[in-house]
Amino acid sequence: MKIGELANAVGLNSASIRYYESVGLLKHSDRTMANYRVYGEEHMERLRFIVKGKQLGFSLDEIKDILLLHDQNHPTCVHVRSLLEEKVRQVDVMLRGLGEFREELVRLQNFAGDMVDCRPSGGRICSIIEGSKLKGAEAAIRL
Amino acid sequence: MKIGELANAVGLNSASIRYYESVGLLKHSDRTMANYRVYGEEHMERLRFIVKGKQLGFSLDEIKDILLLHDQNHPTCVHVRSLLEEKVRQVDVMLRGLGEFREELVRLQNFAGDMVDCRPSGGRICSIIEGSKLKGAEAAIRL
DNA sequence: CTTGACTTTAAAGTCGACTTTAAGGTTTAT
DNA sequence: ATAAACCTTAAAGTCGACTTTAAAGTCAAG
Repeated sequence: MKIGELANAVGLNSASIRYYESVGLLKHSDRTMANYRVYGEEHMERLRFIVKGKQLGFSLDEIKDILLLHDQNHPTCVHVRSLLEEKVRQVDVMLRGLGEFREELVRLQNFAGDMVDCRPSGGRICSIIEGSKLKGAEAAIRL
Repeated sequence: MKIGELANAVGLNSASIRYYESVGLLKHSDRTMANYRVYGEEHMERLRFIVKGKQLGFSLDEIKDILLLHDQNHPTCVHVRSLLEEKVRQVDVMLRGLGEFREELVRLQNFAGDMVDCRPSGGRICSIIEGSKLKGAEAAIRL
C-alpha cells in the first residue's frame, strides 16, 4: 500500500501522514526501490487510532504519549482513563462557561430590543456592547 | 496619559495597544516632543470598548467593522444585533456538540470501567479509544 | 551623574496541526 | 512516447492575536 492509498483508506491526505511520521506518531515505513513509502495493516491501525484520538479531542502530543506506552508494551488504560477524566472536566468547564455566555448574549439582545440608534451620550460607541457585564474570565471561551 | 498608564487603566499591556493601533483598531494618538504616544479619555473609551467586544467573543475584525461604522457616524445597533444573533447561533451549535461529546466521553469511561489491560487482541492499540463512536463532525470542537 | 523605569521601532517568534510550494523523480495509461 | 497521476524532499506559509527581541532614546529619583 502506497501513501495515497493509505490516506484514502483512513480519510487523511498524504501530507498529513508524512507530517505524522515527521513528528514521531507514525513509525518509519519500508520503502520501494524508488524510495516510495510502503505501508501494511499495522500502519493503518495506528493511523485509525490517531484519527479516533483526535476526534476525542486529544492533542497529537497526548496521542503520542499513549502510543509510546503501547510501543513499550505497557497497557494504556490507566493513562487513557485519566485523560478521559480530564477531558470531561474540561468539557464541563466549557459547558458552564458557554451557558453563562449565552445568557449574557441574550440579555444584550433583549436590551438591544429594536433600538435604532445605540450611540450613548458622551464619547462612547455602542450602549449594547458597553452594557455587557462579562468579565475577562469568560473571554476564555473561543468560538 | 502615556501608553503604560493607559494599559494599566484598561488591563492590557503596552504592546497590545501598539498592536491595536497597527491594525487600525485604535487611531493614531498625538505624540510628545520625545515621540511618546499621548492618550486622552476618548482613546480609553475606545480601548474599553475593544476589550468588551473581545469578551463577547468578537474577533478584532468584527470589532473593527463596528468601530468603522461608528467612525462614519452611523449607528451600529443593527449590525451589532446581527452579530449577537450569529454568536448565539454559534454558541447553540457548540452547546449541542459539547453535550454529545460529553456523553461519548462518559460512555467510554463506563466502558473502560476498571479495566487493567485495554490491549485488544490483534494489532490494535487501546480498545477504549477504538470503541469510540465519534465521527469526524464532532472533532470540530476544540477544547 | 547614574541607575532604573519608562518609551520608540521593525521584525521575528509563538501556539498547533497542518498545508503549500518548489523542484524534482516514477509509474501507468494511451 | 508522452502526458497524467503518482511519489520524494526541505522549507516556508497559514490562521489570530498577540508577545518577544533588539537596539536605541528619554525621563525621574537619589
